Amino acid sequence: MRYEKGHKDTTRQHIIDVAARRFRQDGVAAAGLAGIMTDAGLTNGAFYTHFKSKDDLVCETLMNSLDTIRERILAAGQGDGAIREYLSVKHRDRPDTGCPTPALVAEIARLPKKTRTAYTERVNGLIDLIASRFRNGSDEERRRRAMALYGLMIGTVQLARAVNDKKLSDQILEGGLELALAVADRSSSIPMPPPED
Amino acid sequence: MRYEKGHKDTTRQHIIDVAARRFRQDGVAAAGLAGIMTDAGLTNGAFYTHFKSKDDLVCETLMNSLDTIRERILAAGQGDGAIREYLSVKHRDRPDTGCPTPALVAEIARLPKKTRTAYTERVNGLIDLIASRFRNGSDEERRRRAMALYGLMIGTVQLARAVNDKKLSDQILEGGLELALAVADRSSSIPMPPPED
DNA sequence: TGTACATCAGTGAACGCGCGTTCACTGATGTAC
DNA sequence: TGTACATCAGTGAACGCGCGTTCACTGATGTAC
Repeated sequence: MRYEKGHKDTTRQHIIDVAARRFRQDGVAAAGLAGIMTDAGLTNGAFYTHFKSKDDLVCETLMNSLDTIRERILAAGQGDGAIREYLSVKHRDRPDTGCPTPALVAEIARLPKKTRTAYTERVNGLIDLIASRFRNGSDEERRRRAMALYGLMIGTVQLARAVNDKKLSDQILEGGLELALAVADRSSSIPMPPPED
Repeated sequence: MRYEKGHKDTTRQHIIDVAARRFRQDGVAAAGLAGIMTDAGLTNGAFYTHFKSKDDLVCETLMNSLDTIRERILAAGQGDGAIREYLSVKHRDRPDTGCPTPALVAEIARLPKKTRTAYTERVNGLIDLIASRFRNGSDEERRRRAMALYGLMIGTVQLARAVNDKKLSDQILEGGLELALAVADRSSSIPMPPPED
């Protein structure tokens, strides 16, 4: 073959990497295949050698990004490092390399069933991972806290990104971080109104 | 004139109402003007009698929706009614009539400066309104808590909408609601790690 | 009272453009004999 | 060793389509005289 072994896989992964950046930066609907392929250093037509459709690419790309986020949370270890990273100025200012959820969650809700199912599975995994970091409470209670924490983090990042005022944006990150750390703090008891376990 | 007085204003508001629903349902990028005008019972061309451009409509529409949300929070009164409404199954299942932030916040971050500035102003107002409902803490601390609460609520609603599993979606709403109520509870002291009040 | 003209919200066809997708083709390499 | 053919990642022009936007026109009413 005129390309070394594994070349096609490399190219495919390269397209996914480029697309992952563009989708998070511009949104799935606004990011065109032509632009992605040009960025990847290829022409239009080569796209369909690697993917069945744009929806197919979106799905692959999402899974890839979510796996990266999972790895980063794992790499951050047991402390509050992952939370501080998630609610950092850096993450706010680089949606293209960050968690796909704040950038794309509203669009994901409108995507085909297959993609939503795959997304749901990964998010469920993330929730489990976050829950496993909590020390207090039953499994169920910790999972509920993990959902609230993830919701808080994605909403905070989005709000900080949408707002046009640097000072306000920084304050939003700080406010979200304060609460997130309180939720995550294993030694403190977060007051949860229906105290069930 | 061949139309009664105020007819044009009525039509304009009707287009805004229809557009507000479509934008929240399908996203700004995916909702076309032709569809909106057809829904409004008019033809393509009439659009530019009322608005300068799609961006102009988006801005007007956003402001209109945010004003409605503010009124609903005011109408819900001092208790936790507004929070329960925001994190309800009803709000999750009807993005088209709900708060525009969960539906559009990622797109808002990519909109023209004028729109983002107007959005920022309204969100700032919402934060002040939420903060004014808290009893404990300094103005600044209450505003930070209000930002965290709004971030939590929008993130929770989005996650509940994106996920493809009804049971998980309900649990996400419950988890978010628990934490939101804890944050809002005026009598409890939410542990905020740097306790500056 | 009757006629000519101005007004203007709305019509509907058309504009150029970029979208996702298709497809005949290229050309460097590997394989067969 | 040399020639004929197969492979296949990538090329680049073209497809129909819906987008946001423009514009000459309509027609019901109000105004002028």
